[in-house]
Amino acid sequence: MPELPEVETIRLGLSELLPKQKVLAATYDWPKSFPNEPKTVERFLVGSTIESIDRRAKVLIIHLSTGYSLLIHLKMTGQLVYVESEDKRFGAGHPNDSLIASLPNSTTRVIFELERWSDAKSSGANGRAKLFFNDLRKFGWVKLIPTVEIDQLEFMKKLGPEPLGDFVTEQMFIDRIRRRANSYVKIALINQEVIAGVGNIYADESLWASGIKPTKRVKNVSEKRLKLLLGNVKEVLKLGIEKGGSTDKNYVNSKGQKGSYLEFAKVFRREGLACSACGDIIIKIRVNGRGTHYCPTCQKR
DNA sequence: CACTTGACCTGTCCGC
DNA sequence: TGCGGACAGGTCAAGT
Repeated sequence: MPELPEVETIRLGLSELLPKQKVLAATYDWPKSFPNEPKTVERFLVGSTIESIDRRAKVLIIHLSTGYSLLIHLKMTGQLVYVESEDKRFGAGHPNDSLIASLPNSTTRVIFELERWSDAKSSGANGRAKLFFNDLRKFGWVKLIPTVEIDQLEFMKKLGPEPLGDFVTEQMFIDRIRRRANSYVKIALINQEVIAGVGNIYADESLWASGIKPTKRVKNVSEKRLKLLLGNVKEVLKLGIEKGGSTDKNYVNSKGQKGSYLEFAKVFRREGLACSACGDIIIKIRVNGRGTHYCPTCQKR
């Protein structure tokens, strides 16, 4: 799925598009994708105005004028694609840089119909847009929740600090990861309670940059190297955002475009290829069921 | 508690 | 070309 850089890329895109737009309707045919009661949707989503877009870990948060917010988790194959209704790029054809052939399509789970702010002000007739939540594997979800209750959600309370936030310290990271003393360091790193937003791609990349073998137990990784790891997690995530995220198969941004981070990846999906640092061959193994890529020469500790 | 595995879904790819 | 199995970026619940 979309990890932190992919979700952040979508957040940045939607922040340019959605604020001040009015939600006219929401339609969905896979209840698990949007489990709220229709009554709640009618009362607190339909007719509301979008105020701002936040992100916590891999969750997008769309704040509404009604005091409710939409929480969206894309899990493995979720997409959030915005289209203005008269946009001729969509429908019959599509731009070369888009992965989306048509909208809606067989993976579309929720459609949000919007009234655009600028047009609504002047003419009011044609200012429409749609936001499509697509999710091939149906693991993702959208939930409508009172804004004040977001921080009280159990999974939110348990999340580790934002790696790119101002307040994360080396000591916070070390304390949290040390609680997973007997875990493989790779598994601890993708645990959202340790640090929020790191997933399989950026974990493998951060571990390569730090010279740490993914199957090392946390208790056997030195404090010095854990500090180095936190620094590399930040660098890797920043580059991920700069490159618009990683598109392996599915991921697109809010305009349906791919991200280019994988062109810069050192180990992820590079098994059988030479390591750019030492020339040894990168290998792929399974660690607790997760595909894991690393360089056996650079990552011994 | 900490840790691992299987389940949630659908599509694709690979070997026979 | 068909068929079965493994695999895919993420979490949960349930098991040890």
